[in-house]
Amino acid sequence: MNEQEFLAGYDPRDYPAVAVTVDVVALTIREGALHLLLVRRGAPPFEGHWALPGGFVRPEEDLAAGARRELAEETGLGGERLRRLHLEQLASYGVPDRDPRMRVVSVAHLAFAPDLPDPAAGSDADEALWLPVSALASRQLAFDHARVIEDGLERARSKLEYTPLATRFLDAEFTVTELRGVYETVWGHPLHPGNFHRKVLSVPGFVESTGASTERGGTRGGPRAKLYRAGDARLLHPALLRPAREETVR
Amino acid sequence: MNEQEFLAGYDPRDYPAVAVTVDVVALTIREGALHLLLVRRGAPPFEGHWALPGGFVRPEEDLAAGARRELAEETGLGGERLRRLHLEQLASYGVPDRDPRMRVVSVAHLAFAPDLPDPAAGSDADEALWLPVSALASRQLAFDHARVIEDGLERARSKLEYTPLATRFLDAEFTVTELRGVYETVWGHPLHPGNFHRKVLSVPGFVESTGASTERGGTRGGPRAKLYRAGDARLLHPALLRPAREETVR
DNA sequence: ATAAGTTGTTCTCAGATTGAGTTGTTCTCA
DNA sequence: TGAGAACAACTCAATCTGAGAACAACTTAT
Repeated sequence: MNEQEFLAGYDPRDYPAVAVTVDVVALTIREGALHLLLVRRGAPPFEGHWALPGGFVRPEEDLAAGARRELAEETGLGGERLRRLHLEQLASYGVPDRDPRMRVVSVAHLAFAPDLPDPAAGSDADEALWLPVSALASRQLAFDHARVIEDGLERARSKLEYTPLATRFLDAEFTVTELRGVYETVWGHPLHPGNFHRKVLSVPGFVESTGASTERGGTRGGPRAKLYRAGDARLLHPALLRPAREETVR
Repeated sequence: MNEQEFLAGYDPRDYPAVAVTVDVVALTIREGALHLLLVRRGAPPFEGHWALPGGFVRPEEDLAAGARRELAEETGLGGERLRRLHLEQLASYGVPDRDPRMRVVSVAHLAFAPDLPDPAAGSDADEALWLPVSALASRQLAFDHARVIEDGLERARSKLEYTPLATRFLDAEFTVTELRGVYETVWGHPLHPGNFHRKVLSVPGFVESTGASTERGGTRGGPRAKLYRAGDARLLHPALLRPAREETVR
């Protein structure tokens, strides 16, 4: 039997039925707090519970494309803003009974976006909203999405260390203080302004000057800040390591 | 319709047929060189080509369990050695036409093992072998496995920086020089022995002394080396960063 | 037995990086 | 107009890193 003959006699239905979904942990920063996109499920299972945006991957689409499509559908996002959004694969979740319907393997993705408009509810969702991650504990989430979100947040925190992706939470032009704000809200603690400034400018390719400054000083005073845009580095060398927390102590 | 009614009337066959496989990038160090486990495919598609060990995930098994099972089947590995092996999820690959038979999403895993015996061919494989990664370029690999391996190698290199997983390439007791050997072969360049020694012993929880020493000196002379075992840290703080390569230069 | 060479471990020291704080100036708000 | 805020630059000590030297403990070869 050669390869052509084999494929001709092949029946996909002989294989165990598994469904593949894509889910998205979409993060943004609003009013100085880290927010997460959630949708309320409009159909069983977990009807009425909050869940990550996502759904079944379509036969002809790539995993990343499916994640981007689901995000677009459930946020009403499109065009330039959708294109600028950072999307990466996070991990896959496939515990056999994680979905009561059938065996479902979910390929979770992680997205970073600048402050986006309030979401428009899509076909599968009654509602959608940006929820501060600090308010997550009080929500009952569908499936194993609490775990997925935890993994996504930890991935986000660590990505800020060695990649320039913090800039993806900001508009094309930003100040060093705004960039520091991203680190502070994602990491959850304040950083030394002077040292952060020195470090950011010293890492090759992290940011590049636009030559311009902000139109006005800060809301509570202070000089106009210089504007920067993201540089061309894809990895930060040396990295911006977060200060060691208690874990280090032995 | 409540949730029970919904599930009763649910037919998994309504969803698009997707198959999920698990593949394993299994790495070990033999004779000072990084080796990778490959199997020769005994059936179409890609019959006769070399591929990563792997196969369809079974209906009742977790993804990681499937990866461990496939590895066991195709190496004849079992018991203590299989249990000590480090296994983590790498990434999922789901480009629509990556498998000519049907839509297949592969959840790739990454394994680190101490020098293992030569593999025993399993049911799906004519042959299996540990191939030096330096010899990969000359092989024609099945599916997108070349890409998966690339991703696995990069993940392995970076994991050595901030986790103590280098110890998983060694037996329970090892010398600092052996540990340095792991870093040198995975990273592909020599490290300063004195500085490496200082660094390893200064990172809390990386290694702990057994109090014992090797029975003999090195094969070409030198004193007996002290023996260590893996400590209880799961993350290295501060990390052992690999020296910046050319990428840093801008 | 001795010599020659190798290697594990510790030390030294200069240069770079970091953490913490200070200064000067520019801006907003009351 | 004055008080407070904050961007940006600087200082300085403590720590970390890279490079090399020292030295004792071991090997193999003679």
